[in-house]
This record gives sequence, C-alpha cells and structure tokens, in this order.
Amino acid sequence: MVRAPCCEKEGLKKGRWTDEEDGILTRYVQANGEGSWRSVPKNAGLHRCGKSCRLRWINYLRPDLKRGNISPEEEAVIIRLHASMGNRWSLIAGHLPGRTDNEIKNYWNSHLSRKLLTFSTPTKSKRTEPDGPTEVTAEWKPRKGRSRQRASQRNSTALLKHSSLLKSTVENGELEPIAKEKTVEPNANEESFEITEYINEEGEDNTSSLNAEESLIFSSVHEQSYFNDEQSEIFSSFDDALNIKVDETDNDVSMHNLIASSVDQKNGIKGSQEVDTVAANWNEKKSLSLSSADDAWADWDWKGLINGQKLIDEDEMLTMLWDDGSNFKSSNH
DNA sequence: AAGGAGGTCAACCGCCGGGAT
DNA sequence: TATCCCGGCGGTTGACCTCCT
Repeated sequence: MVRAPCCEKEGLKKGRWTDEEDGILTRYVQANGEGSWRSVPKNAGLHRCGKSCRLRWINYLRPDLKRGNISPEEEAVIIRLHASMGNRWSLIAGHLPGRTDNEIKNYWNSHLSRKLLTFSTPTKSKRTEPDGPTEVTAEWKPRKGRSRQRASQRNSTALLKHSSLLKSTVENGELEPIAKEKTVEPNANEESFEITEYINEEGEDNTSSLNAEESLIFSSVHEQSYFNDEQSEIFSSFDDALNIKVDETDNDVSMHNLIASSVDQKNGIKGSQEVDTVAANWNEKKSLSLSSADDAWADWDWKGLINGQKLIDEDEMLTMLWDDGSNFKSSNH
C-alpha cells in the first residue's frame, strides 16, 4: 500500500525560512501548542509542509534552545555517549539540555569525527620539529580554503575516549603512568609542556599543532585536569566495562592490548609512527566493534564493579556529567 | 580582487514505530 | 487484526560562508 504523503507537495515552499514565516509559526505554536503538525500550515497560513514546520520549531524556534558554541563539557558528553550509543543523536541530545539532535549530529560530522580521523591518519599528522619549521609530508598538503582554526576554536576534548583508554590501562597496572598532573614529559629528553599552552581560558585550543603522540599525551593530561578523580575513575570504569563487552563480541579486539603493545613501560611512548599505526589500527577495529558495543548498550545490565563495588547505573553516571563535583556523593551500592 | 576549494549547518527525504481507529 | 496517521529519527543535500591562492 502506498503511504499518503504527509502533505500536498504542490505549491509548498521549500528552502530557508524567512523571518516572517518564523514569526507566523512561533505565534501559532505559542497560541495553540505543539502537535498536530499536519494541520499547522493550513491553520497558520504557511505554505510549508507540516513536517517542515515541526522541524523548524524543534530545531530553531523553540524558546528553550541553547544558543552558541558547544561547550567543552557538552563535547565531552557527546564523545562519551557516542562511543557507547553510536549515532543515536536524539538519545544523546536528550542528555544535553537545549541542544537538538540535528545540532549534535552536525557537530559530530563537521568537528569531532574529523578530529578522530585526523588522529588515526598518520599521513595527515602535522609534525612540529622542536627548533625547525613545520614539516609537511609528501602525502599531506595544507588544505585550501577555510582553515580548521575556526572550527578548532571550539574547545577540543575530542580524544577523551582515547585518553581514558590509555588512563585505564595505566590504572590496571599494565603501564607506568606517562603523564601526571598538568605538566607532562613526553620524553625525558624533551621539554615538558602544559595544558595552558594549548587551551586558554576562553576555551580556544591550539592542539592542531600537536602530532599524534603529543595529542595522546595531551588528551590524557587534559582529562585528568578536567574531571575530578571520582569522575575520572567512573569514566575509566565505564570504558573498561564497555571494552569487556567489545572483547566478548570480538576476540581479536583488545583495545588495551593494542595501546599497551605500543608503549614501552620504561620509556613511555615510542616513536610517533608506531603510535600512529596503533591509533589507526585501533580506529579500524573500533569501527568494526562499536556496532557490537552499541548493541551491548541496549542490554547493558551494569554488573561491572569498581573496586569491588557495583558500577553506578546509567542515570547516575549521566547525572555526574553535569555535576561540578560539589554535589556528587559517592554511591554505595 | 576574484575564483575556487572546502567547511558549516539548516533543511529535506525516506523510513520506521507506536497509537488510534 | 489490519490499516492509517502522525511524530520522530538518521542520513543526505545544497546554499551559504570563509579563507587561501
């Protein structure tokens, strides 16, 4: 049976909404409430499809929408939820008050996914020599047009997933910690660097100058300084639990082992090329395994343990994401 | 200054599931 | 139970914007 169109296509306006149309729709919804979108165009006098009216209201005109750039906190939430939920934008948006699924989806596609891809693509890693000019590899050419700087002005914590994996690996005793507090030493022979050099108070970052090796370290340090100990511990445990699920569904995948195998316990991270290779492998495996992890999320029973205690439940963890640390009390399950 | 390349994001499209009848 | 309607979702598109050459 052929489904009837949501509205008559002929005579309907498409494309960008005008201020006048916005005003009409806003006044109508405020007077009549949301819903019955099919009848909205007719009743409001708009030459638009009902679905278009709904979308315009939901994504743009709603008074409770939050304007402005995605904050670092929101970005962290997006990354973490996407790692466990996949492209379930509406679910993710449900945990970000004032943000729409469309907005998050666009942000992911235009900002975060590329950052993660950059991290995993060795040939695109921009290498900065300590005392020399930027080296551009044969495979990598500076992109033309709009630079990435503007996009990067939105604070980057894009590699939290990677960093927390590394961190939990360290905590499991598989590695010696390679970064502590805010000052880290990627290599004993190199100068240490601080987060404040890369992210200022306005949240603008300069991490694009970091190569993959430095990014890995930076992200680890950034997370440690950004979240309090309790939050970090739970995040790490969350990652661990997720990884267990992944391992169960794909015996060939062990993210911890992948990363651990690239790191010399005594000397810290080896050459950036090796780390790049591992990162690329990790992403390749991740793309295959996340679908399994995504399914696991739906059936997740939260039976994992933290130091012998029951892992917090989902709502509690998500509540924590919005807690500044002052109100959260350790749960005793 | 102009053209072109590439990024952003609002909007569209098609499909699906749930509720109503 | 079958059918229909509607809202919601995720993927995709394309107009517009920015910036480099």
